[in-house]
Amino acid sequence: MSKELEKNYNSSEIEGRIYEKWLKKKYFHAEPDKSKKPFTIVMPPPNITGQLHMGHALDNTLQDILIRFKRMQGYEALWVPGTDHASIATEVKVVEAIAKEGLTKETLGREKFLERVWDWKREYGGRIVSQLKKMGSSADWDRERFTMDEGCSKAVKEVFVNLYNKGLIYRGKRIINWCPCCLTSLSDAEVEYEEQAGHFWHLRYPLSDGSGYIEMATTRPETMLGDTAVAVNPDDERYKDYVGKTVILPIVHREIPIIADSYVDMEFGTGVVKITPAHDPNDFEVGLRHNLPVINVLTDDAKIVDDYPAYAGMDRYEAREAIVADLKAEGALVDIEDYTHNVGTCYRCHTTVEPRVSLQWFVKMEELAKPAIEAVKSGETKFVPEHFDKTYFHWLENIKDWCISRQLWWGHRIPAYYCDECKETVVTKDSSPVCPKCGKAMRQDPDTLDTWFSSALWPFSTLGWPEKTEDFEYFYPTSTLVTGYDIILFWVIRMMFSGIEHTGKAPFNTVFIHGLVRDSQGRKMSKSLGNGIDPLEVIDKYGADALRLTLVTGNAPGNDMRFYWERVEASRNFANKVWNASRFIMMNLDKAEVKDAQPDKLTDADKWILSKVNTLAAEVTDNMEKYELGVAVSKIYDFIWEEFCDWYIEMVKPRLYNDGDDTKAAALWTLKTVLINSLKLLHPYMPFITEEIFCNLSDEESIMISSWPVFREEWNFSEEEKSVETIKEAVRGIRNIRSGMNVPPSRKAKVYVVTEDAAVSDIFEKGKIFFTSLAYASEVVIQPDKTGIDDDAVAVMIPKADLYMPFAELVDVEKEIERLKTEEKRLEGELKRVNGMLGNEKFISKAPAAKIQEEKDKLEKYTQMMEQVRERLAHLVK
RNA sequence: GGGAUCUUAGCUCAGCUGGGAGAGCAUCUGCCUUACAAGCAGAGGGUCACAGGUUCGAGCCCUGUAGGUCCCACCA
Repeated sequence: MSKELEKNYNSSEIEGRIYEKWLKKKYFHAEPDKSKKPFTIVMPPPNITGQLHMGHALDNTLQDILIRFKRMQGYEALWVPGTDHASIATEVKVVEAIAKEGLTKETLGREKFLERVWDWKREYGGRIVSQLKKMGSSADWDRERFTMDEGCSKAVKEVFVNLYNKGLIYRGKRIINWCPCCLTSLSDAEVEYEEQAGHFWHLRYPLSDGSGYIEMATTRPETMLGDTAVAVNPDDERYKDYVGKTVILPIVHREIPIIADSYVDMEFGTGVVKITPAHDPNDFEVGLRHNLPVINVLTDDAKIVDDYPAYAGMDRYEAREAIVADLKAEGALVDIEDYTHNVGTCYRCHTTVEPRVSLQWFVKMEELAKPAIEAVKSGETKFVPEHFDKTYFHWLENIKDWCISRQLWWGHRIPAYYCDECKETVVTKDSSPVCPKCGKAMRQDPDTLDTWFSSALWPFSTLGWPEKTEDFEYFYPTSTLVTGYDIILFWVIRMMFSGIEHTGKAPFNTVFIHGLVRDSQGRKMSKSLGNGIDPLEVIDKYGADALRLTLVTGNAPGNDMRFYWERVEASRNFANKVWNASRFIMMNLDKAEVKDAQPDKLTDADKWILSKVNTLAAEVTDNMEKYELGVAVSKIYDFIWEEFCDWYIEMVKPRLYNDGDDTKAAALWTLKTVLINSLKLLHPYMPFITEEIFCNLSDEESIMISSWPVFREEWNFSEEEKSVETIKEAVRGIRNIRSGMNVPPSRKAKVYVVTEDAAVSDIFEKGKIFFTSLAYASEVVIQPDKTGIDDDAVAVMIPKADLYMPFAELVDVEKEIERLKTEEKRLEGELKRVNGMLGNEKFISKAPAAKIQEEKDKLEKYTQMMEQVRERLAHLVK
């Protein structure tokens, strides 16, 4: 029974309907099943503030391909989706929103503000999820999680308390990165360095004893208000006598010491550094070594503090100008030099961060980093591509303590409580503890945790940890983590050490890293440049399948790729090709009953294509297991388009159109079988179109729960493969000649096949029909010699046979000779190469036997073809 | 300063463990052949950045050079 399909594939008509069906049938849902092996991926949770961009599209396509592949292979495939509360990003958004109503966080108060954020989350948090569904993502939405839901929050508390009790979390006054715009501390990872044009202000501080000056340079003159020393290198002969003396700090007129510290580089500048422990991380360290006072000169929004009335309330840049002017007036300014240097900025708002001493919570990293390094060294977890492990090691080996407290309201509130009476601190999962010393109610720390603190627990918090749930036992550790290289530092490292620390196992077996999607000029897609391509627009125009195919084709793991609309168009064209091939097959299904197909009626062509699709399945599976998704899909693409459509379908047509052909059922069975197998291989990449066709073609309910094609010994037909390849070579040869001579397709020609080889003769005998249908032959005559063949015929030489076509009036003997000479030259080159190899004793003694045999076969083939060409030439050149 | 990575056809990129250079797009030539013009058939186009080395054999492995990109560090 045949079904009609539209002439062109229309993605928008079917994608929504199919996705609904999948959801309704619960195909995405996974449950622990002891009879199957688990395959688990946790989705990198997009921010609730986010809109789908190409990065998400790529990331989710890769994950969906892996999940669909494994699901079809019979694994219990679980893909856990969810979203991240994104503390800073979200808080900033909501602060902006309430500002439009004339409100601030402070006027609203903590509780009311948080209500507004939750409202915001309810309204917009689901947006990204519905966009991910448009991509065809087969995530288990029943298990959708949020980093601030009850379970995740419980895990966060558990982890914080555990680490605290082990002494791996501490609170202390340290110098941290402060964003004066977001008004919070940041971790080192959250600081992005930018090159900025600035100046070097050369200053001189007078010695207290009036014996002269000491000169130095700074990029930040305003910090001099907080200078508490001047440092030189202890080995610096120039300043030997200065150490121990004091200088008078200009403007402030405070007396500060000259100290010696090896931190100072003698080669750089004057070899003198002003030390401001409160506003520079290196100076802070120097300060600790020399017991220097820490004098803070900036408020939390980077204005000068009230202690300096002349500048109080000025912001740091305004104060810089005023202070430089005053230094100049005092004669302390020697010179101003242009200077470009790297400045740390906030990764969210790109405001220049201010190093600042403050009381924060930290995770002690050294001990946690070691087993995380070991897990990758031992192979418990491996990176794809492998070289990313170097970056990973480098970061972990140089890691500093992680500042985890944020002066924000949106996030997991730190489970530390203080007693205002007796100053006792308690860290507990209990939400309203009383002071163990004086029994008073305690005050919770107002700060929240770094967003990444909860994301670090994602692979296990989403599976029910800290409870020993069935899910956790079955699905953890997860199989593969798919993420961009830009996030290894933030996320992968932290999941690794957290997973190992809290569950005893590394959270994933493989970390599959991909690159960035850039614009057509290779620039990063960004909001500020306005060069971003909206994946939803691509889906609307070309379909999700086309987008997905584009994102995985022609790209090696870990490499960036450029986005071109032309490539999406090419993908869409492929979808259309698949669609039309399927349409053709369905249109012909009424010509015979597929179920009547007899194995003995399979022709060489049928066996050839079966054998091809069989090898394809094996290769594709292998590539996919090695995460070579781009290689795998291009093999599928080439097979479907070239072998199946351009060759096999064309070869099969005469049988379908011939009423008397008794191999028709076999042909239809082959068409259907090969198509179904191809669709299955293609399904992970192009889920919608493959499902739509599959359901029209098969009695099965859905391709996504059908079984993955495996290699079958009974479809391994190497002899038939060779036969068909011979036919193809002959057909190509004829087409080539005709095209070169501008013979119109309407002009058919008789084809003589001259061969002395019985097997070759047999191949052509069986393949006669293909010359009529594929090579414009009017008639095919097979004979052992050239009897009756016109001298003016054109010749094509293929191994073990010559093909002749009489084109008396078209043949230009000169051109024909030229063509044959070109062929002779080519063969000479080939023979030279082969003879060179075979004549090389070292090659014979060292190369593998199979390779040697291969070259010997070639030698025989080319020698024999050369004979044919020379004979023909001798005949023409009379 | 340290590290990673890239350099292959006009453009964008593949090329798995070393064994005769590939795709898509673009270009040129024929075709509306009853699945598809979003198509079919053919063609042109590459010292695989450069220089050495290992090997019977190198786009692939090693060393160095040049250029690009990215990450880390941050000498004030």
